[in-house]
Amino acid sequence: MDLEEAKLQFIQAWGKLGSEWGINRTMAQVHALLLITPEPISTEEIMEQLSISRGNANMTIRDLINWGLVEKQLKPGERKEYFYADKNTWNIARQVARERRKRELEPVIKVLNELTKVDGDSKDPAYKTFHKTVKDINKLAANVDKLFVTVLNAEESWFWGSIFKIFK
Amino acid sequence: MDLEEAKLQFIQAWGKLGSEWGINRTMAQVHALLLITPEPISTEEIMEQLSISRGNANMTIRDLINWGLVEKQLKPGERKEYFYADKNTWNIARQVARERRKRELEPVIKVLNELTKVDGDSKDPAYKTFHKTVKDINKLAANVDKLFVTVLNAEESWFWGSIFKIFK
DNA sequence: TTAAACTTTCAGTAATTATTGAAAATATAT
DNA sequence: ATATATTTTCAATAATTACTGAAAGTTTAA
Repeated sequence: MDLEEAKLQFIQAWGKLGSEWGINRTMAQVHALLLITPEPISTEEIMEQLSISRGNANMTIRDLINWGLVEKQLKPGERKEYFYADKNTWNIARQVARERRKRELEPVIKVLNELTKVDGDSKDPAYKTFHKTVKDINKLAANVDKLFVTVLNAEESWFWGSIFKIFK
Repeated sequence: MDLEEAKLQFIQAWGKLGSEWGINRTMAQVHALLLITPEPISTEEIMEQLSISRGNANMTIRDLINWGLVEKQLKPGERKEYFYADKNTWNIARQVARERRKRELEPVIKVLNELTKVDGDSKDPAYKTFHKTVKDINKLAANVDKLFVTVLNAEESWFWGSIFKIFK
């Protein structure tokens, strides 16, 4: 396999994984492209390489910037904007964890907290089951949330080192 | 808020979270309904409670069974099938981890392993960046995979206990 | 067997989500 | 000011994904 084919496969694989985990496929693909591109590139180049429209490229790049995964670079004397992705995988993981926690996990935990408080007849199996399930899921979600926070604040080698010291 | 409203909210919240993380919304909702229902219920009841068609209910239930989250129960002397969800949240987490690992993580790790082997000119920045990125992501993915396996084999209290002993 | 009770399938349709492309907006240079 | 380069927006459209409902299939009982 040559480099060009390998690049395409990487972009495809990353896009597929993204879409399976609720991230827009194009967004994952643009990110993948930037990850394997040494220098900042322009919207034009992204459009060409992935065969997507200007509108799509523009919106996707904005999203990636909002996710903190890509940054804009301006070349002196040039009007055009160039884009560059942080290539440190631990930063990427952290950034994704941070955003998904904020956007998706926190809201659901908030709802679960409210639902935990709902009162009812403790003799009623329907109430008992509801209450226990919500409480248990809430607890699990809170633990996952804590784990996310830990990831956010940890250094990569320290994190995995500590994890696999116990779970060998 | 009364119990009925709380149930609806729970089903909604769980469905939303599911869809944000790449799980069919209806599947997450049926699962949520079964999670808060003390006794096994029939397809009819699921159809009614969630206002979905028989076909949708049937396919969704099969999926949940394939994911190992729901089991079929037969009542003696009755022809109808009833469905029941395991309510142990740790089992649920484990089961989801097991399936997603198998369906989504393993395939991508396989591709990444192949791409790591692609050879090229070590003077070429395009190749260097590609190779390093793929290698790094591969390593991260392998660690996430290992973490999944650990979850799969661990007891809940032991797992969280060990985690938060280090990451206090 | 036949019929009744129930489950499964899947072509057609609906709903959702993603993308295009051209017009509007913005920024810079002359 | 005007022209030019570039980015942004968003209504229209396309692509994808999910759902329905009725027909076909299966199982059990009489």
